[in-house]
Amino acid sequence: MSEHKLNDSLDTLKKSGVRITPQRHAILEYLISTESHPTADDIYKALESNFPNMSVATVYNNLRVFRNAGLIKELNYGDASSRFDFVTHDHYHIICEKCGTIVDFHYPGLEEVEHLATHVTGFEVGSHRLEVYGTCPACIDNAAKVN
Amino acid sequence: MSEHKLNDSLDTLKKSGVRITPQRHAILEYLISTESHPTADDIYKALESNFPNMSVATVYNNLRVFRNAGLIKELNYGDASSRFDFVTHDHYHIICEKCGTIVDFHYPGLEEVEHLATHVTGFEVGSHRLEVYGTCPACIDNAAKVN
DNA sequence: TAAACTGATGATAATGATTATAAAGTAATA
DNA sequence: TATTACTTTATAATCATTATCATCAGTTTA
Repeated sequence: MSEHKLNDSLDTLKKSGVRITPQRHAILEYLISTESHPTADDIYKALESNFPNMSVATVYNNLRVFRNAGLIKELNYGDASSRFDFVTHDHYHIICEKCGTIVDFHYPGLEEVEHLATHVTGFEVGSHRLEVYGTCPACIDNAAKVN
Repeated sequence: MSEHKLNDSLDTLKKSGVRITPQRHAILEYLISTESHPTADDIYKALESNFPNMSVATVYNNLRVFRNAGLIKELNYGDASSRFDFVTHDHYHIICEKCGTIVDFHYPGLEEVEHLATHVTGFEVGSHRLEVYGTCPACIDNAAKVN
C-alpha cells in the first residue's frame, strides 16, 4: 500500500538535498503505513527491533526534517507529547476525549473563515487548523455497558 | 472594566465549593483584565510583585481549578507552554507565525462541521477548536521595511 | 584511490514546562 | 476549642524535547 506516497516523499527529500538514510526511510515508511497518529516515542519504539541502536534524537531530528520539507504535520493536543501525521489531502481530526483515539474526516474546506479572519484582523492568512472533540463509538458503548 | 465577569466567576467557584483565596482572586482578575493569552509563567511573573511568596505550583493548580470549573480554556500551540484564555462568548484565534501574537475574532459557529463529523465517524461530538495562522499587520510592515 | 568535507547518527547531558510530594497554614465546622 | 478539609509553599521529580559532541558514512575533489 501507498508505495508511491513513499517514493514521492523520497523524491521530495532528494530534491531538497536531504540524504536518504535507512533510518529516514524507515521512519517515513512507518508514518505512511500507520493509520494512527504516533508520537515520537511511538515511532522510536516501533522501529526499535529493526534499529536497536537508533537514538531518540534521530527520530526527533528527522521528524523536524520531514516537517520542514512539508511531508508531515505536527499536531499538538492537550496531552504531553506531539503527534505526527503524514500529510495527504486536506483532512481534519476528530479526537476522543476519553481514550485519545484520533480519526480523520473530510470537509470541503473553510476558506470563508480565512477570508473573514483576514478582513477583521488585517492578518495575512496562511492556513488554519480545525479539530472536533467528542466521544468515540467504542467509548460510548463502554459507558452504556457500565450503567 | 469587566467587574461583573469577575464577580460571576467568583460566584461560580463558590457554588462549586471552591474557596476564594487572595491568589485565586488575583489570577482570575489578571486573566480577565489582560487582552493577551498568557502562559502560566506570564501570570506568575505578573503577580510576583503583589505575591512575592506565591509558588508556581499555585498558579498551575489554580489554572486547573478554573479550567475544571469551565472558567478558562487551555490553548496548546506548537510552542513549549500552554496559554490560558478567559472564556467569554465563543470566539476563535488567529495567530501570527512570526511573532506569536494571538488575536480573537468572531465567526458564526461551525455546527455544520460538527454534524458532518458525527455523521461520518459515529462520534458523539462535544466541541471543536479552530485556529487560523498567518502574519500580523505589524510583521507584514516590518518585512516590507526590510526589503 | 586517498584525503577532505559535509551531513547524519548515537549517546548523553541539558533545558524547561508541568506535576507530585510533603510540611505548614488557613478557613470551616462541629 | 478541636477537628477536618482544603490551600499554599517549597522543592523534588518527571518527561518531552533539544543541544552537544564525538563518531561515522557518503560524496567530492585533488
